[in-house]
Amino acid sequence: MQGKKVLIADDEPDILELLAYAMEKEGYEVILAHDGEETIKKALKHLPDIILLDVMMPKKDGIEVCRQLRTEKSLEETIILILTARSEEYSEVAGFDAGADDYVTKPVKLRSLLSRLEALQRRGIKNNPSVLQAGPFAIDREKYLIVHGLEEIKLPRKEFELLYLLASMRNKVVSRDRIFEEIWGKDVIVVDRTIDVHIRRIRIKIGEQYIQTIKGVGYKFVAED
Amino acid sequence: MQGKKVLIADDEPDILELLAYAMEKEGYEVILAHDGEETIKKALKHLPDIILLDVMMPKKDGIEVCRQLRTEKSLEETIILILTARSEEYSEVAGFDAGADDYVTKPVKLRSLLSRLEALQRRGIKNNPSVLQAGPFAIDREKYLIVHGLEEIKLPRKEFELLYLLASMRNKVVSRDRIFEEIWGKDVIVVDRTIDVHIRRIRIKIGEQYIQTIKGVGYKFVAED
DNA sequence: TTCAACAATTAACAAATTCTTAACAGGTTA
DNA sequence: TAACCTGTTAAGAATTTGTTAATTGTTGAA
Repeated sequence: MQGKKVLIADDEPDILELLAYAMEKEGYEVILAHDGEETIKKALKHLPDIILLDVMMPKKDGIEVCRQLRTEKSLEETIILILTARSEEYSEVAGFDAGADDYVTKPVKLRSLLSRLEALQRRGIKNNPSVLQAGPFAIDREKYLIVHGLEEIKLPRKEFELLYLLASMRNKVVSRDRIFEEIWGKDVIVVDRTIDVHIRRIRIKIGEQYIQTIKGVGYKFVAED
Repeated sequence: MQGKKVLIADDEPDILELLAYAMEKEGYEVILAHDGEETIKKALKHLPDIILLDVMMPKKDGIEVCRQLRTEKSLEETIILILTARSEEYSEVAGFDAGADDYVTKPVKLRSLLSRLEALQRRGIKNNPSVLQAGPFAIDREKYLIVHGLEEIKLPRKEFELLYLLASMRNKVVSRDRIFEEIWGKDVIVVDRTIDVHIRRIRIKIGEQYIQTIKGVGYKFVAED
């Protein structure tokens, strides 16, 4: 991995230093900021891949900074992760509304932070909106629900993920190989028919017309709009 | 920060003076009121940014005043913070229904009051109550108490925190990993079943229908509104 | 058009996983 | 000491996931 850029913003020098040290050791190129305004300025200048943002900061708090950064086209791909004191409200999660990709409670446990980051990078965030609009369905990862008009459809995990995968590629064929890889992973071995069976179950629950079979290739989620 | 206006309402002159002094020092422009009716009159006249409201007041008690003020369009943006004696019944405080944004117990710790205020202002009122309203419950962080209608349910710490976590993310799935991290922290090792058992205990106390299991993923607190 | 040959559908079943629940025990607090 | 909180364990429910096999559908070559 070549050095990705991370911008760390916190007003407490101790924490800043600690994080900087840790991230550098992980091979990141580190940029620092001490308050809200500096954060925004430096973010626009350096276009970092990741921004760690303390909620409590002078000049402009983390939530506000986050909201503002999210309007920037040039930072579309940037992962924004919010740091929040444990004592503060969980509802501080309001940060999500501001466009944060995740948040971590302080005191920061480095292992946790790093693994969270890795997870975010691995799946390339932006293709992973928590609510996916697909045809008449809203597929909500956070609620683990498919919403169809007024009806809420519950799917078990594997089915949910399969549908999510297909819907996220709407109108494109997803090959059986690809499905195996995404849903089961490289290591797990399951019989071919397993996919068909899951498709079946999904069709029963959401209706037959949305998932189309492409013989010899895979499946396709079809939807207008 | 330019001087915001704060209206302080209390019938005890000592407290009034103390608060007035403290708030002035913080740079607020202070307006005083000694009873319920005066409070309403002055609130409408000065349109303060913040109102500190004692529960016990002559003429009209704090709750009632609060309720009335909340119907005023011109005070929509105003933060209303209720002061209540620690000894008082919680159910009186339940005047959250009356539209208060937070409350503080007397004797007032100034630091706590100020930081509470700051937090409220920072994020536009609606979100840092020490009481979280979730469906039919008011979850009181200060007292580790769940209020459900007229009933007060006392939960032990771990159960309380777990419920609070779920409720603060209402309608969203909280993964088991996340729960471990938030409630126990990454270092503590507890067996998997521990979460289930705590969920069980909470369900027994608040009713079965509020916490939903998402198999293989986590738990979800469900509530309308 | 018909017929292999292959692919997907489907129901029924079996296995595996994941939760529920009660009971218990150590630790702490009042 | 009693009462309570917290975590553990283990049996068993419930649900999800995977397999199988009979059946149906599709395709293209004869």
